[in-house]
Amino acid sequence: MPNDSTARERLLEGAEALFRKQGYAASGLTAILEISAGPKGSFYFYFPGGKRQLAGEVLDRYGRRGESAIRALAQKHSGEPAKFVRALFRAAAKMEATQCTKSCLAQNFANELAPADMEMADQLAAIFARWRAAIAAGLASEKVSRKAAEQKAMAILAALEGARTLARAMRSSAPFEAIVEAEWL
Amino acid sequence: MPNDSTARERLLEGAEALFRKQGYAASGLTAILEISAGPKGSFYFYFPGGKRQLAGEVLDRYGRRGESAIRALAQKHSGEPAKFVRALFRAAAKMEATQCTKSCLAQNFANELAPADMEMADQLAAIFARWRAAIAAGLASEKVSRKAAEQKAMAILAALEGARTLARAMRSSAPFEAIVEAEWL
Amino acid sequence: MPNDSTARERLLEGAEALFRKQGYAASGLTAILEISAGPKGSFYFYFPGGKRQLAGEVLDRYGRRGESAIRALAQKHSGEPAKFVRALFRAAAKMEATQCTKSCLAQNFANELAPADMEMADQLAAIFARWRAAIAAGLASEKVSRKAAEQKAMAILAALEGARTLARAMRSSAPFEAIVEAEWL
Amino acid sequence: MPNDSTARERLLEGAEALFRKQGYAASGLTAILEISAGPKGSFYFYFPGGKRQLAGEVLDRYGRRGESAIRALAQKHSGEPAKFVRALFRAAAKMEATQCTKSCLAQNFANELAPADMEMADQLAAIFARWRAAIAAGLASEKVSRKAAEQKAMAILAALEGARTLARAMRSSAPFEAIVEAEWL
DNA sequence: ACGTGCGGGACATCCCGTTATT
DNA sequence: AATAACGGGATGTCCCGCACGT
Repeated sequence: MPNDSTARERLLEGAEALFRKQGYAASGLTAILEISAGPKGSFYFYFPGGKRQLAGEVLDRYGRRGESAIRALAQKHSGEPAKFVRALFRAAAKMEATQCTKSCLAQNFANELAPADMEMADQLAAIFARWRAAIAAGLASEKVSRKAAEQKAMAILAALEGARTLARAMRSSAPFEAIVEAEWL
Repeated sequence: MPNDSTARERLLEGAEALFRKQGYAASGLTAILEISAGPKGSFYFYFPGGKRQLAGEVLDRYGRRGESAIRALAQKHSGEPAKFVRALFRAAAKMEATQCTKSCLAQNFANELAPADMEMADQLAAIFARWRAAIAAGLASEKVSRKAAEQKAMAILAALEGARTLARAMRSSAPFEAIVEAEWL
Repeated sequence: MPNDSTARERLLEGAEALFRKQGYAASGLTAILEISAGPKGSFYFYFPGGKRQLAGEVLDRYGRRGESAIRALAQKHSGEPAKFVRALFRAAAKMEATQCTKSCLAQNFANELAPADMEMADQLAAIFARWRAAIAAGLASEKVSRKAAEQKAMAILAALEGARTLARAMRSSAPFEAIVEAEWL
Repeated sequence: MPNDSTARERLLEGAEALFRKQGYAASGLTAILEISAGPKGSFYFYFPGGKRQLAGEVLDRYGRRGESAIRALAQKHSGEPAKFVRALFRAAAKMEATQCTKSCLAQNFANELAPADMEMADQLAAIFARWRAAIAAGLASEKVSRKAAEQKAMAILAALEGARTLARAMRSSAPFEAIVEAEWL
């Protein structure tokens, strides 16, 4: 089970790339295997649950990666919430959105699968909750109550996700610049 | 006359419902025809461009409907930007996000089609630009410059779109409540 | 019944062009209507028997046109069989084969429809018989018996049809030049 | 090993039978799979290029088979061109044309696909060239120059192809008998 | 004679998941 | 752990034929 064989790894990476570019339904298994140079025959050895399981694991990694990235930023700008928020938005802007091949995986899955696939919905809710908590941690100070921080974190997360969508559609980083300028604290 | 035929209309409505529930790729043409009670044989009479054209027209209607809804709210709360913004968020919360069968069509298409389909990307950019402009119009007053209003409008739009995603994933209207409380002006 | 309305005429011409370019099955009714600028609604007024009837009438015209072309050549070179044969081949070479959009309609139909569609097979047999007779008429002289002329005519017709196929595949008029040089009499 | 699998072989044979009976466009993939008892799911495993690739391979085999058949006849009647030509025509008459389910595959493809599909046209041209060369080889002797042999070979090939068409339409072997009697040397 | 619209089936393609074999 | 092969269903597209109304 702690199987980190390269093939499996490549599959996860290839799948993430495709899911973020075109969504879940449009990313055929064959295409995933192809761009991963994945061993076709043993796909169901690694992922007996098929495409759906693969998606779940990809999302899990994605969620964790996101959370730790946020926490790293929070630590770096500890005690300076304003700087932290700016850094957060800038990071998102730089990383992904403008180059339109990468959208937010969680957003894609929320739109495509959430209502029909309860398990997926739960997983997504958990991920967003963790992200929000991580952001709230970066916002903490004596001035704001915990509850207020959580609420602000939620708003910030919403703005971030929305900016990603807008940036992808407009092929511009203007949305990120706009939310950087807003007053969040 | 040809464009107002009931069958065509039903097709557009059924397609919108499905696209918003499951996205573009996962919504098969057969399913669309079924829920629309659409005449199968004449689908390509109404939409010679196939599914892609259908999506384009659905999006067009959706974009226009959204814009006029925003403008209506702006007019109703003319001169009271704060109230306008609150009304905007409340409307979005009530309308769509919580009942998880409806996500934002523009968001779906941005994630699924934008990078591969330039024309779609342009259409989406235009729609988001119009929405932003409509919001900016509701924000206008002597106190804020036009440019500032446009930037704020972009941030508000981003928060709104993001809140929709979060609400869908979390099956809760908490995201909307969070952005209502944020300071936007 | 003596309906020579332009629309009907255009339909026949457009259908012939398409049938000769791509064959029967590959030429959709929609395509035929399009290139004929044909009135879509009244197609089944002109041709109640549908595509199959259209094909029959197109073939009929084609057969008659071919026969009279042969007879005209025979008359022009009356008493000079060798010249007649050469003229026959040259005419075929010039008319159709090299420009690869036109193959012999009778050949197409023979290959696509003949065994399955008895009526079509009969029609084709009749046309080829008339062509052969027309060629035989051009070959007639005191030197050759009627029977011998008919046999030679058949061979000439075969060579002509075959040369058309070869010319189309090779995109060259070499096949016609080859049969011109052969000794036919 | 993969290319000799029985299923693949059966597919090729079934496809040839149908293509020769009804042509390319009229032969649906489902029909091909059915008469081949072909494994439906793995069709695109064997032929990733789809129906078009299948047609290409069928034609390739057909072309090669024809060539070696001609060469065998040439060898058998070596030094006796007249006998060779007669044998050639008799073989064609016996083999295929009369039983109207089989027309010449190359002819079918030349008529249906050649103008739209350049690659196919090239393949067809190559096959006819090889057949002509094989016939020319059977015609070789001290009496005729190489060039003359090639030209005669082309005329013979044309006659042969044409006779096939006529025989199919007339449901008779008369066309073959006619070209046997003609003077070819 | 003609435009518009419908009915339902067939098309080639490609899908995801499972075998048996190694 | 991977290959080759299979099963059968779903995809979007387009087909031909036939209604209506004018």
